[in-house]
Amino acid sequence: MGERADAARNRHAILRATEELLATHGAHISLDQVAAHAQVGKGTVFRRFGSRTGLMQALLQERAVQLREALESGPAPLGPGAPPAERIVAFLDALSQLAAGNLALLAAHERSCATDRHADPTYVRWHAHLETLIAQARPDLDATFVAHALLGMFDADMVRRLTREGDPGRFARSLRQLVGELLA
Amino acid sequence: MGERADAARNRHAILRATEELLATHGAHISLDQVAAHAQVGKGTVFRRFGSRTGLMQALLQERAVQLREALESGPAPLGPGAPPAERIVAFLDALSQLAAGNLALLAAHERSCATDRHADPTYVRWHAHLETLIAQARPDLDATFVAHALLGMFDADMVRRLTREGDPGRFARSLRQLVGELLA
DNA sequence: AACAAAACGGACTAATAGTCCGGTTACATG
DNA sequence: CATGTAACCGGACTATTAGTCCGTTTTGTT
Repeated sequence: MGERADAARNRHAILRATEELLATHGAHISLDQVAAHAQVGKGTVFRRFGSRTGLMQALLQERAVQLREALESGPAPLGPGAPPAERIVAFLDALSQLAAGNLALLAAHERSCATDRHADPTYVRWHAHLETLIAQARPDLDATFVAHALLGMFDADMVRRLTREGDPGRFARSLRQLVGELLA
Repeated sequence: MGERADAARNRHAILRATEELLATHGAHISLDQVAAHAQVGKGTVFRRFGSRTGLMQALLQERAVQLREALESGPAPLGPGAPPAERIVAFLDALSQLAAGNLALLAAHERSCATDRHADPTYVRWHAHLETLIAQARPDLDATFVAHALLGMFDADMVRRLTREGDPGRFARSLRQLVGELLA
């Protein structure tokens, strides 16, 4: 037997409440607020998600499900089949879009995962994906390193700064240009 | 008149105490600990540095003074005179060295400046330096963006991960290789 | 219906950044 | 040297918030 009905209901309510609070109040929300807004006791939040970090990771994973499926079995160039260089560009474009649409979540996630964000399952998956493709496209580079460098750009502050005002496409464009230099 | 004698003495004691605690306890130190170890009241810490962030920024600035002077008026290629590409490499090498020798401080600094680390005076100076050189070496790139990307690699966790065990030179080497690709 | 396992809520604890103010000290001045 | 005052000092106090605990309630099975 999986999760009890009330448990599933509350898990959903908590994720929803977190989303709404992030949208209305930005990244600085407390778990008391989340619990109150979800009409749930604080203990329930921790029982379901373990910690603030767990909650944010769960929310990020939820938002990244579609991208994950697209990478694993979707159409090229995001999915398998295209040359590595094209897949890298497609992946980073998709990530740029995801990031731009989830700035508050991204910031909250960073705040929570401050300590070893490299352990976050979503980060790990993204990094592994990039690393593999980079190793294929440019076996002479330090793929692990370069993958970290590229993912490092998806810092919430960075994206916000380079995105806001006047030029929403700058971030994705500059990132693509940078990748172009690396793979040239 | 500048700072009163006792004020100066305490400022120094606090910086010293912070250094020592970072060295012995890692990045997770509280300001109560700092005050106690400096044999000073907590209020004094805040009066002198304004906040935890202020303290960490002051400490980082102190450690970065030599590098700063070298950049502004030292011998080439770190100082003025060499071609931009060489200066970039020299600067990043110096930064790698500084980072490797101050991992705990770097981590504590990141933790404190979580919100808008782009406002930190040391970060701003380093970014401006890089940005200028990149714009000279490769006017076709988005210098602001690339400068952020390069500085983003000096994340404490990242440096630690790529530095520890077996290959202390990997970080600097991989970074140099990456820069080589960008400026080629 | 009865029972056990799972879940619930919210009061409680712990850690810690930052504030406040009554008492103290350095130093400029005469 | 004596003195007035502005700057400084300590550490108790407040506020915030992540995470724990346990008596009570719900769920789902037999």
